[in-house]
Amino acid sequence: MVSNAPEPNPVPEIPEEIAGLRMTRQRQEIYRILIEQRNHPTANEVFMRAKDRLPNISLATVYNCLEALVQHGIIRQVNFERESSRYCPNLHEHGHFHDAATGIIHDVDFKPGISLADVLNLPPGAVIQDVEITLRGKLVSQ
Amino acid sequence: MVSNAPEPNPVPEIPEEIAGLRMTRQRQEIYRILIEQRNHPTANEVFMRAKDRLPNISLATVYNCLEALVQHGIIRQVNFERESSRYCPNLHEHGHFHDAATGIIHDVDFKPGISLADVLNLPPGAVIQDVEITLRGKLVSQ
DNA sequence: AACTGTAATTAGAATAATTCTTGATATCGG
DNA sequence: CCGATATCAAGAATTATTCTAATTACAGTT
Repeated sequence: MVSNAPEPNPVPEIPEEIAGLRMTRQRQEIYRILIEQRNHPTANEVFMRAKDRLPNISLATVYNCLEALVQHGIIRQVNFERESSRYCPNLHEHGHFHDAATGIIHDVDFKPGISLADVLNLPPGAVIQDVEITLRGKLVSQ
Repeated sequence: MVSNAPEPNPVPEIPEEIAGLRMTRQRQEIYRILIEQRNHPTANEVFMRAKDRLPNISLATVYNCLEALVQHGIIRQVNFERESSRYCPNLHEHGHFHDAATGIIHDVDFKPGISLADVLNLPPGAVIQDVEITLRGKLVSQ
């Protein structure tokens, strides 16, 4: 029996503080989980994985920690059609492609040199604070 | 006292059937509400407006009708950060700019000749079925 | 090390949007 | 008109998330 789980990404030492946020044990573990396996887990999936190392952690704490990490710009919250929120440690501007067949979410980058504001007719005076690009579709063999 | 409500858009006769969907009285009214005032209402806001003409309508029916209209491609469901879904009769490819100060949602078009697939590095073989572009920010006077 | 104030965590209750269930109504084709 | 099917209505149920209140951990100070 060979494990099905994807290879975990190497996780660097997580500092005591990131972006002004004190990294408690719980926040460290949750951040580690997101870096180790970048498959856009839901809060509940993070919770289940966190219990391996923090058996007493509660789902409320997972929500609190994810919220704190999002508020401090350490991770991003990704929403897709009213499904549960998912969380993503990839901070550079990118979108998400949801493969309807597998449920897998792929990060999608802009082509080099292109920014979203360049291609949209924004209302005059619009200052963008946050962008979310979501694509739904399927992957066909070619 | 002068009314604050925006001028309603003229609504054409709504046919008995659109895109293979039988347009019952309730579906017609709900569709009319979305066309008349294109301010991206929630299901509950549609419900409140629908009661003017259909006093017995239920919120469940509003949800049923909106779902039927969405499924048949007659309107679009718009989601923003796990807030209530909003509904939009504008079918051509466009995004939404949420003004954080006012809560108003503005439709945002692509600049002429540009399509989203042109600017993204999609995974090989990706076939896009649906796109959602959401911007959050504010409008500054210039 | 004990003390104090603040922040974080926990468990469970509460909330809110949406969906589901069931029975009643309406509509369509014959 | 009659039966089949689709739609609607009311309220219960579901689910993700947030809130509340009590406990615990931590940092800085004595």
